[in-house]
Amino acid sequence: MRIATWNINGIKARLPVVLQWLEQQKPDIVCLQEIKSLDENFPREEFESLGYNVETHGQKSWNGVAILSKLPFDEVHRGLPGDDGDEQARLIEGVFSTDNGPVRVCCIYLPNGNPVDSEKFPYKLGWMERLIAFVQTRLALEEPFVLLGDFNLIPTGHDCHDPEAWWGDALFREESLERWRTLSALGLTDAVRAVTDAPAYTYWDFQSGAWRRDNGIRIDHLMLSPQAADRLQGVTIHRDVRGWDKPSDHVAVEGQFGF
DNA sequence: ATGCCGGGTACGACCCGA
Repeated sequence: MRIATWNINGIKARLPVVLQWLEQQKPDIVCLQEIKSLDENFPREEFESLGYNVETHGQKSWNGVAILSKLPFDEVHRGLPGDDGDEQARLIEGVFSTDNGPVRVCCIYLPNGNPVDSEKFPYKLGWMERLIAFVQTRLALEEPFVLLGDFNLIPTGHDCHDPEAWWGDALFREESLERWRTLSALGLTDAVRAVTDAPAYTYWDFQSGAWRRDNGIRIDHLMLSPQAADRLQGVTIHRDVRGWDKPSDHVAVEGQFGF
């Protein structure tokens, strides 16, 4: 089974590119972030016609997440628990049945957190703490669990072209990294780093020729429970799509699994 | 550091992203 994550930066603007990629790659499950669409405005029929079941957790103008799956959804959960006042749509989870048992897939759009002297940074840190508590409940199920999406987090200096330029940013500073390490230490495996030590950028800014200069960062991640990590067969970063017409600033990251 | 690009809303700028 092939499971991918992709921050598409707006479904309305990105629909042709997403459809072209799906027709070319035919992944089994795709987690989308930044759909920037209300549920009722999401073009679900376009994906259903390609054989995908569609579940969204949308929001007007910003954020919004979705899961496309060739397998039917056994369960769907929307929103990150722990703050009833949080109205930002940043998490959707599906459970699927395979020949090898259930697989739980959780799609997240972790807050950016910049600027760090605004309320956005404590919101990011609080969101990460709620995510840690949520993941603990999922790991207790002891089943294949894939937590994937745009984490807005650069794990190490090796995960960006210019670490000096990024240090201190909400994506690459101690408070964020401390929570990332806590999350990892719960027992999650970083799928990309399980298969390669090479730079593996997933985002290039639209500005300043970042793509042309390969001035990228690795912030889109697949984090695996032990039961999912045991089944990991490979990872593909779909870099070439960044060079297509009207691309997102992120590219898809895909894991191949033996379930 | 800021806002060079690009998408959102909505139709004129301004908010947001990473």
